Amino acid sequence: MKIKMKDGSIREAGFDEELGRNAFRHTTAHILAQAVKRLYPTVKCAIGPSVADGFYYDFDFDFRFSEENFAEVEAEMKKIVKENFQLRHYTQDRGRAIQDMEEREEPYKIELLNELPEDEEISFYRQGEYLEMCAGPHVAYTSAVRAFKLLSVAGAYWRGDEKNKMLTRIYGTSFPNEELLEEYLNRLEEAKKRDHRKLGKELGLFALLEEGPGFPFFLPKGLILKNLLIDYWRKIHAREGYMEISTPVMLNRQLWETSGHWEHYMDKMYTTLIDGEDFAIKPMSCPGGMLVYKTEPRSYREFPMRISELGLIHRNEKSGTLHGLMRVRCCTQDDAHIFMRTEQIQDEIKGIVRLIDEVYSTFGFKYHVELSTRPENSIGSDEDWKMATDSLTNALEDLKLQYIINEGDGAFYGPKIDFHLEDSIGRTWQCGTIQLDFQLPQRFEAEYIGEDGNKHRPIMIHRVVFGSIERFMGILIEHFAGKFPLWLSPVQVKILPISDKFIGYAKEIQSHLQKEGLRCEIDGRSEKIGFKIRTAQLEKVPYMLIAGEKEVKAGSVSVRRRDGGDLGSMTIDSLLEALHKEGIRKQ
RNA sequence: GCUGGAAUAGCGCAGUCGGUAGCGCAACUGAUUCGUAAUCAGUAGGUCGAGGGUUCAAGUCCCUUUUCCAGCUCCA
Repeated sequence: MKIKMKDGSIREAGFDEELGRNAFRHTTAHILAQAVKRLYPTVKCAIGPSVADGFYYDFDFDFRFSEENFAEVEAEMKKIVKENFQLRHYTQDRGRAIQDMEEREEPYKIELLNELPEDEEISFYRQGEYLEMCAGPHVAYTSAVRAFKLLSVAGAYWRGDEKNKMLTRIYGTSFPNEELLEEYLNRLEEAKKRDHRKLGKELGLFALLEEGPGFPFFLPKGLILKNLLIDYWRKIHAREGYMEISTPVMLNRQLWETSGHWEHYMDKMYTTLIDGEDFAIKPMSCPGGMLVYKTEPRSYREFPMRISELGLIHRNEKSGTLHGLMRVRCCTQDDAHIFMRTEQIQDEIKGIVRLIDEVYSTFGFKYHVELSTRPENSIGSDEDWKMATDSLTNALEDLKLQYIINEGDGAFYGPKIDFHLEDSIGRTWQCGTIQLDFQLPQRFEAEYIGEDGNKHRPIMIHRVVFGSIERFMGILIEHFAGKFPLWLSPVQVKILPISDKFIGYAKEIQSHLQKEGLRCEIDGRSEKIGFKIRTAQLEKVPYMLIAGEKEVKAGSVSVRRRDGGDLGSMTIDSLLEALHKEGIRKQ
């Protein structure tokens, strides 16, 4: 495809290249805007870029635009593609550009223009009667866009600010041909089947009930999974020299005033009264950890002192943001607070990054890293923030880790390194985070005795690996599509007797396997073997053992794998050997 | 919180113009005792998310509200 760049030059790029694909989708967004303008001339256009899997365009409609309008808009878009307009690029000075936009009554474009420097040459693309102030690039002709589809309509604040007017955003996608579009839509359908909310219900892992919005119920099988993650977590943290504590869920107002949460986090805290005194349910575990640190005088010899806590936290998240296990109002954070001297910061951060990488690799997760800097609503001095931010940056540079900077997204007490994981449809969720905190030790007047015999202030790191166990489980469920590896499966083996006559034999096998520590169920219904297999497959149990007359005589079982089918018959001992080899628990 | 959509049996869904709430699966009972993804028959299951209104009559129309879904904003 020929791509028309902002400087007027022309480059060649395929749809498989980012440049080509983005230009292609961006041009589709313009075609959408042109169609919308033709059908509803009073509409105001805001902006319309390409995004990861398609494009969107934000409009200000003076009526209620809904998905019912898609058909007529798509029909008009088809016409525009067929009319095969050339996309013509040109520039003009800002005054002239504003004049043009005033003529076309486009207030959003004028607002954007007014913020550009007065002498700026403004880039425009024109296709037929439609012109758009735009930095491009675009494909050369509208006829290139052979396959497209409008997908959804949603509200979006003008310029992403909730104080501004909410516009109507139309999402869509486009491809060079119908086959690729079909393929994409099928992939979306497939991804929806992995949705952890759907699988959580189907597999009996957890429940979200109206009685507790954002407060998940863990069902027996989901709790097995959660506890297995916790067991694994305890094991690796013991290895890394962490000491686990547990602090109260509720603490008094004075503590939260000291920590700064009462002032900076109030809108998310649940509070109550005890004997007339304000208490808050913890939205974070750090103040509790701080109090534990202060229960004894500390020495530099104990540093770095790693104190971990599986903290049950509650936050009043806005109703519209709740999302299955990914975004809840109550979750368990695998928190840890590490106290150290300044010169220990780099090594400590590197150690945590390695630990997080180890854990994510264990599950086969891909992740990306972000460095979040000082937000508006922050506490602490400029020097402290600079030192904290530099420490994180240096550690990342040292590790040669790729990261993007997320300006102003830090915690109110310090900057952070965030680890983001992807869900089944490509949305990313922050899980691990490492936060450097100079503020809390000051506010709590934490101290240690140094080599020189004097009192000093420790540096504190907050860090989580899973993030919250709930969110991590959500990612985990979608990543494996419910087909967990053997060691994580709530039911590892299901024994399927051919008929009622063999239930006794099935029970013998079950108790044998249970002694080996396997989680094992029997399907004792009076059903045919095919139906029992079907049920076990739908439950995504990794191993099915078929027990009938043949097996009783030979003292064996017939083994069937979730993904591999019939493996033939074998003795219990050789089965156990194979299962141990695969790993029935995380060692 | 905001914009738009949705809510009917445990789950997945149908329900036309406002006129006696239905299907499939699951559950339960009985029969069947079977060899690698669905055996047959029967039974039971509902304040149609909640509250109010219009109407002779509301699952259906109107208002309020709760929860969920998509996105925005926010965030582990």
